Amino acid sequence: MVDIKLILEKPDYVVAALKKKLWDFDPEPIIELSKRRLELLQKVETIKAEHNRLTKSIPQIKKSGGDIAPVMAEIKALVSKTKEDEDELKDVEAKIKALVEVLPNLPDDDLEPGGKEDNVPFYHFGEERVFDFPMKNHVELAESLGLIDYKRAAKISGSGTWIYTNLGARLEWALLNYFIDAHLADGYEMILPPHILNYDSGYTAGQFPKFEDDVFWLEGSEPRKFILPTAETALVNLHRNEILPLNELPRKYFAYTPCYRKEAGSYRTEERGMIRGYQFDKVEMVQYTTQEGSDAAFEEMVNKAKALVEGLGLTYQVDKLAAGDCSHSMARTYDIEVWIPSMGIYKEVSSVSNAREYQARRGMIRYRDENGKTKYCHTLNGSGLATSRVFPAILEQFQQADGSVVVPLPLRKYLGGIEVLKPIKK
RNA sequence: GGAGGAAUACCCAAGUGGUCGAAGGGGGCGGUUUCGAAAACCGUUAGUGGGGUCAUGCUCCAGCCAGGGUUCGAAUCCCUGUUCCUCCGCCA
Repeated sequence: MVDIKLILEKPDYVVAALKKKLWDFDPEPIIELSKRRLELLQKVETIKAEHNRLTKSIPQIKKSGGDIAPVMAEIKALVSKTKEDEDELKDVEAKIKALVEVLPNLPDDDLEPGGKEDNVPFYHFGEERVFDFPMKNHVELAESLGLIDYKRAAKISGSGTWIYTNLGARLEWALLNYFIDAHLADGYEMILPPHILNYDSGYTAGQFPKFEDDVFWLEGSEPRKFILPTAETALVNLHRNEILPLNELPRKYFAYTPCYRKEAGSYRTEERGMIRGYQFDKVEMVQYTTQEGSDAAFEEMVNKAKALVEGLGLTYQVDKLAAGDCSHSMARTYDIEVWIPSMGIYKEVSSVSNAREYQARRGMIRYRDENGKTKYCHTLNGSGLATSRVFPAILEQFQQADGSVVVPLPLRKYLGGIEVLKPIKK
């Protein structure tokens, strides 16, 4: 949630910041409504104070055998005077909330304005491998190696899904364990959250009300519940409506969950296989920090994500996203993108973001600073990592002329020492 | 899924319509005592959101799970929801 005080005090700044995010924002209605709100609030509160005073005098009047009728008449007059204002106040407050809660987070000042095309790659690792044999794409490889079964997935579920089979399942599990062990080594706390969440969780994460249509809602649950699109939604709600002691910050969590999204499908025909599906596996990192601590935490998380990809020996790059390509709730995002040879492009395997106060404001996630003052936490999240692009990248980048694939070193111990995945005979 | 019960401040807990910003206890903090500590005793300790004001002060509004309602007045009564507990049923 954007700070309403900032909107009122520096509307031009907010307009300019949102413009960088390609968001056309007119602060006038909010400013007008806020003025009205204050007027009404003061009026209503003055009358309420008077009302309280009169009400408190009634027991004494009764005790001393006096007549309460005059006081009652006075109260009646007050109540009829304030009723309309009270209703309008509620209405105005609801309107303000509706206008503010849909605003995206303000981007950090140093971000480039614009959208996807304005992203700036600033770090590169590895070579874009040139093949001296006919290269296969990951769908072909996964099938010839017996790692993935798309046909049966379509049978038991539908399109946009896949089944990890045999060594494919084990390779997936190896990746997840490789990620998990790395986070544990770095002192992050492991969480396995419920996958079914309530509305407030989506609201705090900043996904609602804007993206209510992008998640899967459960039928027959009242109040309604949805299936998480990322573990971030669960992790960032762990401390909703809490005030954390200063000495417990930063808090570092990670969780493995599948992510369920309606966006699947092809948006591009080349996004075959497991590049984009309704369900994919991801290990997600989330940190809660002080306001001063979030920049360092951000660097730490970017470095962690880089280290994971680098440890696998994959060719990748890091992009600093332009303001407009950052997620709705985020002030800043770096994407780690892995080279997919068959597509000739880099695809996101991790997105590390700093939400600053945006989510904390929505979910009242606070801490007490050294002076005992409550402040909003900063929340950060980052994938570490999503497997659904890493898996194809491994197959494609590490394929050999005979159709086999070399298993990255750090995964072998999770695969019983298997070094090479070989094509299976039909 | 059905039937009951519960939710009060850091914790436990009293309070069933009227000065209740909520008894009492524990804990915390400060002090007396002590060389120091324990014990005892004394004192103190409501956080939060939002207004007003030159005011780290004073003051007003809201606030006893959440949201509505009844009433001049609600922690107390009514409705809805949430969570927890007990019992029954069902079950991977």
